[in-house]
Amino acid sequence: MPKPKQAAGRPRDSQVDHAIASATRELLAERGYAKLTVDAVAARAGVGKAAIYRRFDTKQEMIFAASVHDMEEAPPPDAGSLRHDLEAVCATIGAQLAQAPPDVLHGLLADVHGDTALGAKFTATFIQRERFVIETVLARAVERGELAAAPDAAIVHAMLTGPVFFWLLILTGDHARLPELTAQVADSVSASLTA
Amino acid sequence: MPKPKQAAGRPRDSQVDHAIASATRELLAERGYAKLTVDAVAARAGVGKAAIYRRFDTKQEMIFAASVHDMEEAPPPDAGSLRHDLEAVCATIGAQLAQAPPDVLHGLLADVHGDTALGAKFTATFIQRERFVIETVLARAVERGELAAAPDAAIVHAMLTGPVFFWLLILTGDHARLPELTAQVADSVSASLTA
DNA sequence: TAATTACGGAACTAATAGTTTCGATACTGC
DNA sequence: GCAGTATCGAAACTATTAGTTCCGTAATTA
Repeated sequence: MPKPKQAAGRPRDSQVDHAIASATRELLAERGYAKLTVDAVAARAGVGKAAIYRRFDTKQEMIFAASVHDMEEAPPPDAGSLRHDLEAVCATIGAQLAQAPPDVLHGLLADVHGDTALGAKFTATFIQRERFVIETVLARAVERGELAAAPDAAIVHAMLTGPVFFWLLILTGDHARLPELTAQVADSVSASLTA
Repeated sequence: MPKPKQAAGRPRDSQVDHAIASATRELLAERGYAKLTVDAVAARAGVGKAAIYRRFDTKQEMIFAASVHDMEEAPPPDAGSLRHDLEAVCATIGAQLAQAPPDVLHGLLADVHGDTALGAKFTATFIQRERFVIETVLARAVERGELAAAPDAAIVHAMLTGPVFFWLLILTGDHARLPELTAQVADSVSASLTA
């Protein structure tokens, strides 16, 4: 294990990290994704641009880091049945997606798919995290005897998350109707799997 | 009806329209969304930049027009049952989405959600077109007696299209498994609606 | 013929991502 | 304490690129 040895020279100021992330999130909310400039972030954070580029290679990585920052990991739910576990997973994802405005999410996704390094980080962070939750829920359903064998998690992932995603990002649908959607999706998918 | 009267002055050359659209699609495929520049499009098309900006207000509108260009409208399927109609709709959407690489679709979606005018055009073109197809399919299912009443088309839209969308754009899943996914989605949604 | 609009081409403007340099500051190791 | 190194905010700088303007020329209507 490499011990976290203090390198020579002045250490990074963690308040600067925080100021950059906060300024990024504020400006993203205030002015939208397309109008976010690095100079504006630096000015709002009261920080030099060099401090930003010492931490991030590109503007995109800065935004990614700032956006990812407050998305905490949700443990796999155990609501007693596949049906309710799926609904909980679906609702959690919906709630997380609903936090950010659509234009920010679209900008983020475009960045992620335009840069190999970011794409890998995105997959490792979000996709695998969600995948693990779904696999756990499915494995529990097998243990309970609700399912004979665990189905393909990737397919279930798409069927479960896709509708919420599409509702919020493409249809820009009403957030208030999200519970209605997640309930129907969970119904539909669990019925289909147990049939 | 406003007759298509020939305005005074030299008319637009439709070959120029075509050259711009072709060059845009070529460069999008060759170099990716993020590296597409207007100068490169003009050079490839053998056209002045003024000719491009005479037709489009922004680079984003140019790309949108070029991308939309070859997406033909698919009439609502009538395969004899709700189950098969839904699968046909799902498969058609999947085939259309699979034509473009994910980075182009993400770039396009980010543009669309960053510009009010483009957003309206996108909704009017794609969302309403898909919505109409789904509404038609659902209405036919009611006529057949498969459904007592037509369910909310927006919810069905999300449940049907979302998984395909998510599979291709977020999971960047294998195109070869698309039929497997669409079959299961159609199964699941039709069973859920007729239950 | 006169007016108008399009054409390719090239020069131009403005915004912005990213780099570099500055003098000052905060650490480690000797 | 002192040398070395990496940080800090600030500002100047470079390079790219979206979008504009102007040129001389060509195509169309009235």
